[in-house]
Amino acid sequence: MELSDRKKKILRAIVDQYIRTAEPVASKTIAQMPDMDFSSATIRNEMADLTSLGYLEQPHTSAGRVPSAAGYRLYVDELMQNYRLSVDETKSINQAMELKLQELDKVMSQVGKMVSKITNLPAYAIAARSGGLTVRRFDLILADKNSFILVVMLSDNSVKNKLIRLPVDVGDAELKLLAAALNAGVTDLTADRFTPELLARVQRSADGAAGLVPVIMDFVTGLLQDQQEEVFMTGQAKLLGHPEYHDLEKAQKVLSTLDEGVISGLPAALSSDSRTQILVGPENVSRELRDTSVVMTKFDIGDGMQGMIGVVGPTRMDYAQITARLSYFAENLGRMFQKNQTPALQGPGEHNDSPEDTDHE
Amino acid sequence: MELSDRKKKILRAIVDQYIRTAEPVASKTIAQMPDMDFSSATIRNEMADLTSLGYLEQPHTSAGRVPSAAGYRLYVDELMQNYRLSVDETKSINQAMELKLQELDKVMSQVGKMVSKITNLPAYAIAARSGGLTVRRFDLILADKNSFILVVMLSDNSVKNKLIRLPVDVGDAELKLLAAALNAGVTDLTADRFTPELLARVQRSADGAAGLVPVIMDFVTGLLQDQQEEVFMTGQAKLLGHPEYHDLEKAQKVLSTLDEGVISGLPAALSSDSRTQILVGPENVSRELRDTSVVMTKFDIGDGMQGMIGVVGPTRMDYAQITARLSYFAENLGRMFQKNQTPALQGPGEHNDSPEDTDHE
DNA sequence: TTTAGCACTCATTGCCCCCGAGTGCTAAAC
DNA sequence: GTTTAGCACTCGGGGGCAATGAGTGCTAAA
Repeated sequence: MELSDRKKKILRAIVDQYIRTAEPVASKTIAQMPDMDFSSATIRNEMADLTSLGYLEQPHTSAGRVPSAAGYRLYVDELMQNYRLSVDETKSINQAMELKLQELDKVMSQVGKMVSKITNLPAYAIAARSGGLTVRRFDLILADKNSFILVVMLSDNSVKNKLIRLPVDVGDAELKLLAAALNAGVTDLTADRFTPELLARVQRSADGAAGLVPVIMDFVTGLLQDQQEEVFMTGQAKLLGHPEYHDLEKAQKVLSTLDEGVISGLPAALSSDSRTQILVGPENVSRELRDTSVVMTKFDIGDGMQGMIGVVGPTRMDYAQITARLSYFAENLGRMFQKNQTPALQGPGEHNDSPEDTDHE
Repeated sequence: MELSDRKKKILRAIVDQYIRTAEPVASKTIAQMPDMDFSSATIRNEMADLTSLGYLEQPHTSAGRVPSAAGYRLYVDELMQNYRLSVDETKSINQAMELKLQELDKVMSQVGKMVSKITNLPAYAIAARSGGLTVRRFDLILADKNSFILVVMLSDNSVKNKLIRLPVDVGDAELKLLAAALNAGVTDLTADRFTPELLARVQRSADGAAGLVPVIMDFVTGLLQDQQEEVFMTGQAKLLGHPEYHDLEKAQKVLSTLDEGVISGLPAALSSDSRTQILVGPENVSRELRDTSVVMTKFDIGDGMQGMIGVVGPTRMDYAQITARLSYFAENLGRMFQKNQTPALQGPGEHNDSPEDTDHE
């Protein structure tokens, strides 16, 4: 059943007020608002209705009303007014965005910090690959008598490498042959296409250097399957500033789940259509986040990667404002990544590729 | 003035007790301990002395005593009994150490998590370079008609790379020449040795490809100067479990400074001689950490890198136990890195080198 | 030098009562 | 029929107050 316009108006006023004050809202408070042309008694009646419909809750008999999860949901879906960013706000966001861009991981960790600062809430940032990764080409560079560098260029334009040590000497000719075999046999295939037969075929054509194929393939498979994205979390302390977390037990529970990086709706949100998503209270799967909401926004990184930023806060957060800030930020980030085609935006880029030796026997 | 043995014994007992209970310690409590052969009155007299000497404090007249910062300092330096790890503890630490080892950054973030788990306190982990980095060798790989991959092997055995795009075509011969010029002129030099004269010399010998030298040198300089190490912080929520942070304001202050990764003694600790260091309360420079202590331990990563793990907790933390656990952990980490000679310990290692394109015009 | 004893201090706890914000309901007004 | 004024009722929060008891400091005796 659809709510009457008056009920909606009152519900909206209550949620707005509660977001502002974090105190149960009284009928009188609402009645006194500029464009409320009803007495407090009328409001009371409506509030009683809204309560029995499940949109409001009453901490105790003689207290005002507080929005329920359902109330917030309705508010977020229908009632919320679009928040317009002020010039100052856009300015300060733009300012914050002066990223020293480097490696993607570092960028995301920075982005998290900025989001947290902008919203005054704990924030997280992740970068996730969306499609299957393949190898574009292999190169082998002789480094020493008994070691060489494997350089792999991937379909996302990233370049990975590994130093491989050998128990015996290798010649340039063998490496050339091996490289040719790899480039012919293994490029443009996702990791799930690496069958034993394929491997055997490549080994055959690699001839003298056949023994090296498994080592290389292990490494490459690892690279391509490396989907595990890291969640960058910052600003947890900001939660404590909000009155709903003045209860220590609650604060601790929420903070520890955040610490573990558990945001339940995350994978779903990545594959969802809508850019921005809001999870209100109990819609969060993790029990501990019952009275905590999550707002998240996606953006494109390019190279088959998607980024996602989000904040975590009390159900009573200013959804309109937070959403506006988050979207603006995400849009700009997207644009930035677009323009630069790649996560490393301004030089000199830094590559924190880990050195990796492997003794091959 | 040196304290009498009895005073020391009493002070130790008080600190031990306070660490256990977090409650002011009464003279009677001490008197009842097994090997205290004095009456509570005697203890009281001694406590009065210790108080006027500044080692103890009294929250209010009719309360027991609490160790002061000076008291803790003395305890840590002289009184603390060595804590012996139980078999169970070493077992569980060993178990926790089953690292999926990957890129150094990821390893450190994992290490932080483990330390936090082991100590039940917020923990941080960092990896810092100790010496000056140099380039060991350059390789240039033609990727396309108009792009090539620059591969740089550094003195710490790590290999970095960058995809460079050109506005014009390049030939294999030019690249060979360029590589030779770079290898001859720029290897084994720290970034501060890169003078304009050097650059000019290299450009001269690079001949046709001279235009590329500045781009490459910019990138390399960036690599070598990249000292900024990231501080990995985890487990902040664990602080709230300790009674001294039940005061929200305090908790928030401490947590936010942690959030910002501000641990004051850190650089000093890295260059200090002793492996393990303890900063008690006010010895922390950041104001907010006044009644918070930090225990940290260094270990060697190899390749000219040093690692450091530490925990942050109430001044009333079990220094003996924490120190023991931390050192044990650090030792094993060191051994692990030693054995593997490199941060990437077991395959398939993952290289999160950021893709980086640069248009060169 | 140690200890027993005692007076004194003071944070904590529980209790009671009051206050006032806010409601729900009823009856009158529109 | 809907709105509103009025009023009784509920209940959480805060202030005041006394009792409690843990702990000390000091004195005087062992």
